[in-house]
Amino acid sequence: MDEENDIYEGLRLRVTSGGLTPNTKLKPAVLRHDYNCSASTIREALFRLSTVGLVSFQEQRGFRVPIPTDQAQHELTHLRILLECEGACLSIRQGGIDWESRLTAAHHKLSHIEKRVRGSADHTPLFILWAKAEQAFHETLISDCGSDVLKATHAMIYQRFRQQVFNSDKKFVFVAENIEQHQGILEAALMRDEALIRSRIYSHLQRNLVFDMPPELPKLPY
Amino acid sequence: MDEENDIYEGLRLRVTSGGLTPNTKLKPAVLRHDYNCSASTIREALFRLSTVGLVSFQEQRGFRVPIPTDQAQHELTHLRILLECEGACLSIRQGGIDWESRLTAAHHKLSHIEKRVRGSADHTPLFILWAKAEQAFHETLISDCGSDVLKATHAMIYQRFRQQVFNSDKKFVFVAENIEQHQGILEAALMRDEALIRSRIYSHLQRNLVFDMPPELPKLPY
DNA sequence: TTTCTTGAAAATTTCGTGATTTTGATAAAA
DNA sequence: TTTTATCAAAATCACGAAATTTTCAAGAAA
Repeated sequence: MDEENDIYEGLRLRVTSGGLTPNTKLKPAVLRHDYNCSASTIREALFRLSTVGLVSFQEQRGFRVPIPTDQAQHELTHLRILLECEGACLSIRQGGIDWESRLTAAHHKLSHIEKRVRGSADHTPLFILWAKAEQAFHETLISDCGSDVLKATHAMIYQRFRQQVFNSDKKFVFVAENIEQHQGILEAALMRDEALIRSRIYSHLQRNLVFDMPPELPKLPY
Repeated sequence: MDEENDIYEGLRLRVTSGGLTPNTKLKPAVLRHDYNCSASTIREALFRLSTVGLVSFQEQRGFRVPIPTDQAQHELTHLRILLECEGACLSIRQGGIDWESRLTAAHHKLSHIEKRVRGSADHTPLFILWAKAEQAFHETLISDCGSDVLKATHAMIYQRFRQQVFNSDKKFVFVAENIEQHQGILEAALMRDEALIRSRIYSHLQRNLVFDMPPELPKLPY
């Protein structure tokens, strides 16, 4: 199982950002050769991925790369906004100087990569680097919320979100606005302004919402 | 695999409301006899349960019933409030007469059982019935939110929440206040009052929050 | 007594196989 | 041409067993 996890991670990478055509069949008997293990081991890893929603599964019909849909994109974006706003606000309340420091560092890395991406014509070679840095930034943002459950749930949704956008036709993986938006989120965090950070996280992700969204939602002590 | 799912469900019931002592080892080689199948099949089901957090898993050390902690209870409650408020408000906006009807029906069932529970000394025999009805009510509450991802995530958190409370020492599985609280939530739903339903969902679950919670959170367009 | 080794028993993980089911091409019928 | 039937090839699932790792009790050393 030591390397079982490597297999899981390897497969996760392939189905989220491996450039596989949606609906591609994932056959344990074929994939086993890439990872030098038995079909059962592959099957188990694919099973775990299916429980998290990263591969689709039908009994007696095997595993497939999920098909991106507008509906799924909308739902994943919606939930990401909900969880990320909550986690960010809690981090603003509970996070200390250490949180500010880590967030600034994560943003610095991300910012550096994004400026390089903006310059180059083909984004592809930098994509994996960018994806890691962007994930790190958003995870750091909620890292001091004090809830492992919230963080784990967010991570799960974030992965599916990333898979959805990457595999969808219109590859909006990186747009120039990201640079100033990430900057704006960082600033709101350092200002400890909860309302502002909510609004900026929403603006940042809004373009992935395919349907109309409630203009104003939460209100009271929950 | 047809009955693979029955095995999964059976095991899920046992670890969530089967009265198993926390930290109990779950050995495939032993459990196989209860379900008349091979150890591998049990293992697979336990694996799936571990990915949703219903059993804990350590490589080379097998599976165990998770240990309830105050921290976990707090986090699960917090997330349940967040998801359930969101789902309920969206349902209020998007749900029609059909939603009202289903919710009223679910509440009627639940209410009936809760009144019987209040009368009897020992809650145990009615527990499974109550648990199913309570879950049905809360799931109906968010059923017309329009997001399968939100509903699936909520279902996951709800299961873990129920397991946590049931397996914890202080078995607050059912308290008398539930009756009027469920009633209050139903009323708020029929009144289509989002702020009110948020506040009532919060009050309903508040007693499971072991630490202080931010008195006022969300504000803006997210 | 406490700490550290030893090694046999138990548990976990991986694997190949046979039974069962689905798939897809070809032919027959409408 | 379109639909339905047939059936071999391919894929999936459950299983038992071999290989690896952990557990833990008993003895040795500090």
